[in-house]
Order: sequence, then structure tokens, then C-alpha cells
Amino acid sequence: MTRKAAPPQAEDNSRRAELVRTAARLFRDQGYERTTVRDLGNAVGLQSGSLFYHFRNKEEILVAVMALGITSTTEQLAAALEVAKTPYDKVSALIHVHLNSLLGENQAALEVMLYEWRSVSAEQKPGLIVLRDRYEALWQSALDEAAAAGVVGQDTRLLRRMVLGSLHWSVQWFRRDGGDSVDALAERMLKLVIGPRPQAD
Amino acid sequence: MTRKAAPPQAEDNSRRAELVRTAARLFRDQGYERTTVRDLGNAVGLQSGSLFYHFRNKEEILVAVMALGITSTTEQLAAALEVAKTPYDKVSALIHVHLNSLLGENQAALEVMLYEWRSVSAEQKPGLIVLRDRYEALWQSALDEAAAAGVVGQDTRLLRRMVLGSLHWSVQWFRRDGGDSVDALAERMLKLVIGPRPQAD
DNA sequence: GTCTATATGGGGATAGAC
DNA sequence: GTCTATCCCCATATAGAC
Repeated sequence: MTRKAAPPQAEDNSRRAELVRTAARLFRDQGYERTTVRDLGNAVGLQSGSLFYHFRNKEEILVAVMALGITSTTEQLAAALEVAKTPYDKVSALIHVHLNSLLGENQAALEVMLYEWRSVSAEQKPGLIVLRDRYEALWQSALDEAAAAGVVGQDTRLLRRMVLGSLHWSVQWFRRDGGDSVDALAERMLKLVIGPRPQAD
Repeated sequence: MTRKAAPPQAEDNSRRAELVRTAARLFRDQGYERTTVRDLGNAVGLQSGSLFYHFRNKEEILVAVMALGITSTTEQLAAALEVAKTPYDKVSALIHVHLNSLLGENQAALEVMLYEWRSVSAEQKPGLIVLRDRYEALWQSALDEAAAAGVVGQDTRLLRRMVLGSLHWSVQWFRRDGGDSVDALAERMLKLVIGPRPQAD
């Protein structure tokens, strides 16, 4: 039975999931506006018209990429925070998870979420903002814990925005072949944000 | 005598300068790819075809906007660093100038430089990179001075990238009607980066 | 589900008059 | 310098066959 394209969340369909992953890479590399549906069709071995069986229109592909980027990062962060014991470890988790989601291999969707926001229509933004706020809430409570423990300063809302901005920008200059691994970079960044790991006393 | 469009640097022509300023605002608000030459023509009261008397093609407009954004910010920073006395004052100048260039009224060109990089062709990038490197060199030497004075840590190259990333991201969330002035925000950011202003001893 | 074929519109850019 | 008129291409999206 023919059906109309599913909502962004439903990634159970593996064909659709593959399209979203490929689109994420193309949108990251070339930008959303410069990537044509023909480009995407070529990359997955479909005629451009066939894409519209899976998605109502091009924007729906963009929204699906963004939703994937932010939800998968949120899940990974929630799991890492679950494991972290100290406030210090939690802040470390924020930076490691976020940086790996941005810079790790086969990671492109989160970067699209960050840098193609302007191409999302007003109708589609609210749904994505909900997802983004959920992610930032994890950050905020981890930072608030750290502030309560004296690990970071009190201006945690601005701190959250500055640290996230620092990490986001890394996509512009980080080169995987340039020395630091992603996790090594995360450690250096952590030290600039929070200072060296406290020793047991 | 008819002439062909001048290189990006030559902003002496006031008509051209006006076009560049208007284009900066449009590109910032709608994105470069989504802004049509017809949009720009409407905004300045010209037919779209007339724009091509002033610019060889659309990309030349983008490059001119970017060159304006980075060179004017560089000039302002150089002047501010000239006046600053202490390493602390110099770091303060970095943040205040950059933030005002990004968020101040009638400021749009620097933001375009930061967020539309992918739309610049390989041929045009080198010229802009030279301008960007000149700006970042001012940052680097100010931060190195601060490190030598013990005002910031030693990892100044990463610090430069992180602080610049923090500032760049502010365009995504700062609202002029939302409380802080640009300079007040700059002060709060400075304190997170460097701590409170040292008192005379 | 994917194809072929195509509708439809808008994009950048040019020519030549004024 | 700007206008009018228009070329030409390529974008998204649809229709209907298979």
C-alpha cells in the first residue's frame, strides 16, 4: 500500500535511514541549498524523482537530518551522564560526547543541525527547537551541578553558550589528519574550561 | 568610460559601497544562496541586471561583503590594541571589538564572512584567507602577551580558537532587546575567559 | 519502490537602447 | 549607470507506467 512520507522521527525504515545519512554528509559538505535532489539521487543510486516517494519535499529531508543529529547526540549524552560519577566527570562527558558527535567519523547530522538552521521554515522550527532544548537542558543541569560543587563559576547559562559555541566552531578548523584525536582535543578543551582534574585529597 | 568591476578592496566608489552594505544585510538575514540578485536589486532600487555593471557576478558581491567584514574589524582591533596598555586591556579589546563587529547595529558583514564560507569558490578563498590570517595574528599576539604575563594559560592557540568560537556563536542567540547591551555581554564573557580585572597592588 | 518524462518556475547573467 | 527584454539553464516536484 502506498503511504505518504512518515514524520521525521520514524527511522525504522532502513531505506529512509540510509537516505538521511547520505543527505547529512552531502548537506554538511556542500551546504543544503547547493545540494540538489539530483546529487542525493546519484549518491544513493536513485533517480531524483524517486526521492519524493520517501519525502514530501526537500525540506523534509533537511528536517530529518537535523532531528537525527540532535536526538542521537542527546541519547549518547544521556547515557554518558548516567555513568559519570562526579560533577567533573559530567562536564567531561558534555565535551567528549558533543565533540565526537560533531567531529567523529560518519558524523555529519549534528553539524547540519547547527549550520543550516536558516533554511528551516517557520513551520518546521518549533519541532526541532523542542529537541534542541531537551539537549541543552542536559547541559544546563550538569553545569549547574558543577557550579554548586565549585568546579565552574556561577554564570552557567552564559558558560553553556560559550562552551557550546567553542565546540561548534571546531568543525571549521579541526582536521582529523592534523595530530590530535577527537578525544585528545576534548581533553585539552576541558582543561581550558575547567582546569586540571582534581586529585583525591 | 566603461570599466569592468573593480577588485573587492576598492570601496572608494560610494555606489558600490552601498550595494555591499545592503548585500551584507540580506546575506546575513536570508543566507547568500537564498538571496537572489532580484532581492538585492529591489533593496537598492535597481533592476537586477544593473547590478552586473558593478559586479562581474554574484559571487563577487559575496567576496566583497566578506572582505569588508574582516578588514573593517581588523582595522578597529588594531586601533583598540594600540590604545590598550596592559595585557588584560588587550584581551578585553579583542572581545569588545569582535563582539561589536558581530552584534552591533548595522553590522552584518563579519557574520557573512563567518557563516557563508562554503559558498566561496576555491579561486576566491586564498585572498580572503590572507585577510583572516592577518586578523587572527592580532589575536594570537595579544593572547601570547597575556600568557607571558600569566593572565591566561599557555595553550593560546587553542584558547584563541575557543574564544573566537564562543563569540561567533553569539549571533545565534543574542537578542538586542533581551537585556544585556553588547558591551555588557562582552564584559561577562571576558570574566569567564580571564577572571575579574586585577586590582593595582 | 523505482523508473521515465515532463511540468513549472525561478535563478544568474547578457545585449543593446537610452 | 540604469533600463528593458530576454536567454538559457537547472532547480523542485508531479504523473503515470512498470
